[in-house]
Amino acid sequence: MTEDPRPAGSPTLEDVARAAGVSRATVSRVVNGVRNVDPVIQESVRKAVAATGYTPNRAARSLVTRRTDAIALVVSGAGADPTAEGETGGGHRAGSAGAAHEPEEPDGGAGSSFTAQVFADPFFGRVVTGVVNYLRPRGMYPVLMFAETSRARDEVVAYLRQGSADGALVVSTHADDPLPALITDAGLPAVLYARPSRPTRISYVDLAHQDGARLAAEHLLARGCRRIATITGPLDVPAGQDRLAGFRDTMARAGQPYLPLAEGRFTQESGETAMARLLAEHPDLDGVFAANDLMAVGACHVLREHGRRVPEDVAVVGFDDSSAAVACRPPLTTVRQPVEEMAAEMARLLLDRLAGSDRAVTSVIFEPSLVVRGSA
Amino acid sequence: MTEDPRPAGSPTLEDVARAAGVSRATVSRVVNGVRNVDPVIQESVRKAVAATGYTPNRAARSLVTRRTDAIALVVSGAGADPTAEGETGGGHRAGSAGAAHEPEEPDGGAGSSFTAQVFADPFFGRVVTGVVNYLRPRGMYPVLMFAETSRARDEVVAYLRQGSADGALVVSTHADDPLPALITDAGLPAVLYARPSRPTRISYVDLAHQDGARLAAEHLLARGCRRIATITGPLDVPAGQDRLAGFRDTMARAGQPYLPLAEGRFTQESGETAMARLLAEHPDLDGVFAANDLMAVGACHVLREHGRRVPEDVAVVGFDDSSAAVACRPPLTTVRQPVEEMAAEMARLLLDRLAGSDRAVTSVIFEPSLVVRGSA
DNA sequence: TTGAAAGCGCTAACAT
DNA sequence: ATGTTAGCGCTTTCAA
Repeated sequence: MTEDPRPAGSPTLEDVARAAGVSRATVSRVVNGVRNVDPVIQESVRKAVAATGYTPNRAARSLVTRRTDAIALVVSGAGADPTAEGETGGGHRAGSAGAAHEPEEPDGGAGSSFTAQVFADPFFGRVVTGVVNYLRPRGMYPVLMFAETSRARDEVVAYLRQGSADGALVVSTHADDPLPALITDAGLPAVLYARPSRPTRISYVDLAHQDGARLAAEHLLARGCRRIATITGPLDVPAGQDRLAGFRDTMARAGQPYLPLAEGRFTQESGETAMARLLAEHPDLDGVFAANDLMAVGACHVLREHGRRVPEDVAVVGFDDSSAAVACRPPLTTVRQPVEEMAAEMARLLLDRLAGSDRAVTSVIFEPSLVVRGSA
Repeated sequence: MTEDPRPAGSPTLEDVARAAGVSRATVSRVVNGVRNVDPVIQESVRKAVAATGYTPNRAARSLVTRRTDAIALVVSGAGADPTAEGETGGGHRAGSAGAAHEPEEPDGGAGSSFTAQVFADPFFGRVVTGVVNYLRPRGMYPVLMFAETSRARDEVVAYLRQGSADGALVVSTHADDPLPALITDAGLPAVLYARPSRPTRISYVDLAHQDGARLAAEHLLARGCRRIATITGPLDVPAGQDRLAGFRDTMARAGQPYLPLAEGRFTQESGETAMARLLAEHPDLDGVFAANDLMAVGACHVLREHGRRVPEDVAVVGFDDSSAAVACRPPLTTVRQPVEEMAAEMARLLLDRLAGSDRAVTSVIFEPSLVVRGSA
């Protein structure tokens, strides 16, 4: 009985060290790629690692390094439907028939309207894609969280404070979302998708929405449309406001100061309702700009039901260039928002910040582009 | 200089203990809700916790409990497009023009076709929703991972072995996915969405696909359709096979042994292609069963383009009851797959297993139901 | 270049 | 019912 032959759980540094005949410290150095280790020893350690099937224990490592290599991806306020907000007073809600919303949901099920709605918009899938694509090569993975109630927000902050993740990527399309402030007040690193409505000392990526709307307006105008209307996004959201402002501005400059509009909520259904109203009030319109693709799709449906051909009778331009744009018949001419690239940049900003190389607050604004397809 | 006045980082158990005038152990008990603590002391500890702003450190806790309270949600093989598979030989790939796929992608961007495709199908959003809804009330959050290459699979296994997550929820729609076996071989807890194609000692949830297809067939038949065709899913995937088998079987029993079919890949585009072919070969068909909603939507588009009215000339039934079904014009009659409920059940099975109460391999099969809307 | 040793913050025996 | 103590597995000074 010289030494215990079989370690209990999975192999530890200690086991590898013993197998390689070196100290724990040396194994640690090799595993972490620290220089100043004799190549010969390096090799034997590597062999021992392979032989023992060693995997570093994350908790132990985190405990000392104070890093988890995990980051939280928080969806805070639905892009598709900002009505899923609980108690936190604040933003005016543009008239909309949001489903009743109770924070406490029974298990599983189609329960929470918020989480369900979130992925109904192709937008979030694209954000996830961009984030994952950036993180994955770096051995990191996002923890998915939702923060639509104040309770959920507290949980997100607690989660970060516990050191369960090193920082947060926050997609917050709701106007008066208190989460960004909560996070920064707690001194936690975070980066936002979209400019915060209240100025906050926090980095973010965003799109030049106004430029995008201008592109749409110019295209419709160049096409010869003269009776143009717009379906706006929710006007309590910066993206909704900016897209309208940019569109209206360009139209005004082009000599059409009066712009019929109907407010939507970035959902297909709201686009249908808005289009129906617009059509009832302005049966002669020949062009529509919808502030996102989902609403544009809804508009196309309604137009066809009312006997209008797209684009012959009415030209339709969307916004986002989401999967809905190509799925539509005719495929949508739309303003491209490079969501995946923006999401990746958001991740990059956070990682830079975590690496300490960049403590400054930065914002990166992306330029939209027009994608011409069949609808206009 | 009686005692150091200001602890360095965030407060620890020690700090709280000092503030409350008790030992670390007692604070730990209060924090973890262990009974046998004097209510009076409990109260003073709680006060001290609040006063210090204490948050338990997850890494330290994990190190001793050997649990992380994190679970991995792994997407392994795209439901929408199983072609995004790298090197792992095995499954026959039904003829399809998959994009070239290189595991190593440049940063961010629309890069990885796999991750991008995954969320193009509303299915995955529903899985996430169901999982999150179950986990959240339990203070847990899913870590999102993709495993479409053997390298990515190894990373998933390594991640779990490191103890970064307590177990995995695997959504694997690709036929010969080696991941389930890799995970169980490593002795790691996991639960699958959909039966593994190779029998594996692993719990899973699934749908009675054949019953669903039967529902679709019966509805079409009852409607009076007599020249019925089907757009199948990829036939190297159990769900694709089973839906076809169930449909064909019911049709045969009803006296229609010959069933025109075209294989799709669960994407809208493949549904369009399939429908066009079916229509060319059988211009007189009056009913179509598509093995998922996305393909049904594509079929509707093509039918309309060919001058067929839905449902008057051709009735269309989809499968899944995804958001695409209600977004479609006319809205799709479809077979409902309760994805959210199934995903929640999957999470429940995993948590039960982790709690040790249930070490047995279980499978839970859900029953589909018919949702009648406008298309059939 | 390598090893020894301290300690990250917590939980869980064990002792009281 | 509460306190004492021993680690969990790792990184990282500090010495050698």
